[in-house]
Amino acid sequence: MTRSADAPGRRATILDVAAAAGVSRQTVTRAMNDMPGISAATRERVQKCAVELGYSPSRFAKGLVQGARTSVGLAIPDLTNPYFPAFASSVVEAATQRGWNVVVDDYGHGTGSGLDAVSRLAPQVDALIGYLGEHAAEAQSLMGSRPVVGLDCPGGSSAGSIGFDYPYAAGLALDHLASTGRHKVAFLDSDQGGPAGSRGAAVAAAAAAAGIPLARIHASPSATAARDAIGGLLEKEPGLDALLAFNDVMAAGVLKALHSAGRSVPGDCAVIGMDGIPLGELLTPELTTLALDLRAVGRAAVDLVEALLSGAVEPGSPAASLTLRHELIVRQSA
Amino acid sequence: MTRSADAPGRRATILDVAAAAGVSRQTVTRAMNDMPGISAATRERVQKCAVELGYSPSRFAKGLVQGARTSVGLAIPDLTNPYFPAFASSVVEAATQRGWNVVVDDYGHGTGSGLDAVSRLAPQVDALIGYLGEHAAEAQSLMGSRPVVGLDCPGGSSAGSIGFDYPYAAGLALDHLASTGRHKVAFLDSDQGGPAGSRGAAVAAAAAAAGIPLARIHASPSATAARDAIGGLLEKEPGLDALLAFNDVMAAGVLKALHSAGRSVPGDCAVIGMDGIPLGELLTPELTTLALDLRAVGRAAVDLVEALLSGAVEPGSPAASLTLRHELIVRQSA
DNA sequence: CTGAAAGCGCTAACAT
DNA sequence: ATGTTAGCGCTTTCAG
Repeated sequence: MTRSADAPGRRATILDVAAAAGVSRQTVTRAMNDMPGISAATRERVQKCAVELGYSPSRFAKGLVQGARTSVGLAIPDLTNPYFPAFASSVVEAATQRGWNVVVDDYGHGTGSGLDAVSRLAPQVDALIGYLGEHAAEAQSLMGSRPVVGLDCPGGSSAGSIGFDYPYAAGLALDHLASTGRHKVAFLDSDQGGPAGSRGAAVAAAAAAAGIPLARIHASPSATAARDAIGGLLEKEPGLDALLAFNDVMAAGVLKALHSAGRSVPGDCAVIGMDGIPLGELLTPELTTLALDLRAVGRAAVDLVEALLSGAVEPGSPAASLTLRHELIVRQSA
Repeated sequence: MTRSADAPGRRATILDVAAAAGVSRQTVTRAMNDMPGISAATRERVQKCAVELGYSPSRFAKGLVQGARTSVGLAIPDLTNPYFPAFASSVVEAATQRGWNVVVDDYGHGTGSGLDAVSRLAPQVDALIGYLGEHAAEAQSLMGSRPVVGLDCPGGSSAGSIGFDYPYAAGLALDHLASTGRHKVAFLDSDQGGPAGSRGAAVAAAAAAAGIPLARIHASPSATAARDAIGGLLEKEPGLDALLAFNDVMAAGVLKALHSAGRSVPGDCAVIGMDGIPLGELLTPELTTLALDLRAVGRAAVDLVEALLSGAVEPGSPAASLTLRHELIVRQSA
């Protein structure tokens, strides 16, 4: 029986090529992988047949027999907020250095939650890194015993987790504000994402500790939403002289709102962002921000995955739970 | 400690679980995949064994026997330039809608060229989308008969390609500049990437057609490099009243340079960027730019891959070569 | 230099 | 409800 190329939809296999070239399949393997022990003539003939049949080796069969590079999934809420690509970039870099590859899923598009991303990713990867929000535990169960490293997730319900020391960051910001004589500050929180309110709670606590009154408002985590939200706030809180934003993108919106309201920054009102993405330097005035060392975050996540994969770190153990700190980068806006 | 010490390094297979649970491997399959035809008791016992052994099914074996979602590689020079994540995001979105997944490789980190990315990606994917520069042909040969869609690559040397109509874009910009009375414009080109000079050549031609003298300078494609480059230019070319940048990120640097040189925008000097990334709206003044519909670009690339994969479009045929156009979005800077 | 066997780990089809 | 038999497409022995 001849398996011909006319079989609709069927992909050519190594046997098809072998038959077409009149050789055995091992010879095809040798030709395709530039292995020794084959005459130049045969090699060329086989390669030609392969091209004609549109043959390309199945990565599954190959992976099955050879073992393959480990691949890690990266679940991200929104590639459109510059923070996440910056983070993704550092994960990809660290993973590439190890010869791993990274499968990215951006679950922000549809109505999907991080869980959808995880279920798409799960069959494809050996480990998972992601901003999973409340769903870290479910994500871990979807992945079985393969390690999940959750970022900024409430409980340490995944094999590994990386958190941020918000009380510390908030302290940094409020101290700076207090020492520059600000009297009334507002925190513009995101109405979604993140461990519900941990940033806001930390800021509130720090404000209380510094004896500074704090107004809190919410908006979607985008520059335009932030801008719109601030518009209203400025009327209600005339005495406001400092604004802290949930992230740098929202801070950019705040800057715009202040500008169009005719308030000078930092003269009338100081603005501090959070994340430390490159965007901040391009704004006018340049954004003072609570910066994360993004490369360090990505590296930490990948290191943790590696340790978990190798068994060097026990899933759920204290060593699998890292806490990173922000640093206050003072530029022009505060 | 539940980690299997008995088989150092070897991953648990379905047979290990079967043996541990005292069942056949088929029963393990049923338990793991929540298939019918198994008693709740056995299922639970098997699942427990699986967890204890740290078993997780090999995605290769599974893929081999079941066929698997197609996966496309995405080769990108620099996730750090906001243009690329924006593009990546739209590719990921379009791919996810089809049930495909996307493996991202950012080859900008090390010294690597796009070719390194392709060779890492090649064994992992069924198709490739990427900014491949001059290397589209080599990339295609690395991928064999699996389709490669190159963006902004010189020759149509890959199965599919998506190009941009730079003469049209340049015309848009120069017309706008001419009609707003600009007399002397400069083009800040990137000293790398892109089909060598095609943007620059198009701008030069359009300037000539509009009868406007054009100065051309080069810098690395980053905001800071752009800023530094402009510093010198302003002294040499005092009469300059308009600046076109290779991309929006560089335009952001231009804005900063002009600001610190004390030149008002657009009063003293108009600035036009290129790409149309969201960043432009956050700058002060808001950036006028030659914008691409990023979602359309990603969608087009994925559509083309699909057509190529299904055979609906012949590799290298005219239908496999798309040309997209920019649109001039006039904001404040010009 | 080339070919014939023997699996890799899993699931679909049939048994039982 | 469970077990048995065949492969999926490829590379690794090992023979010729």
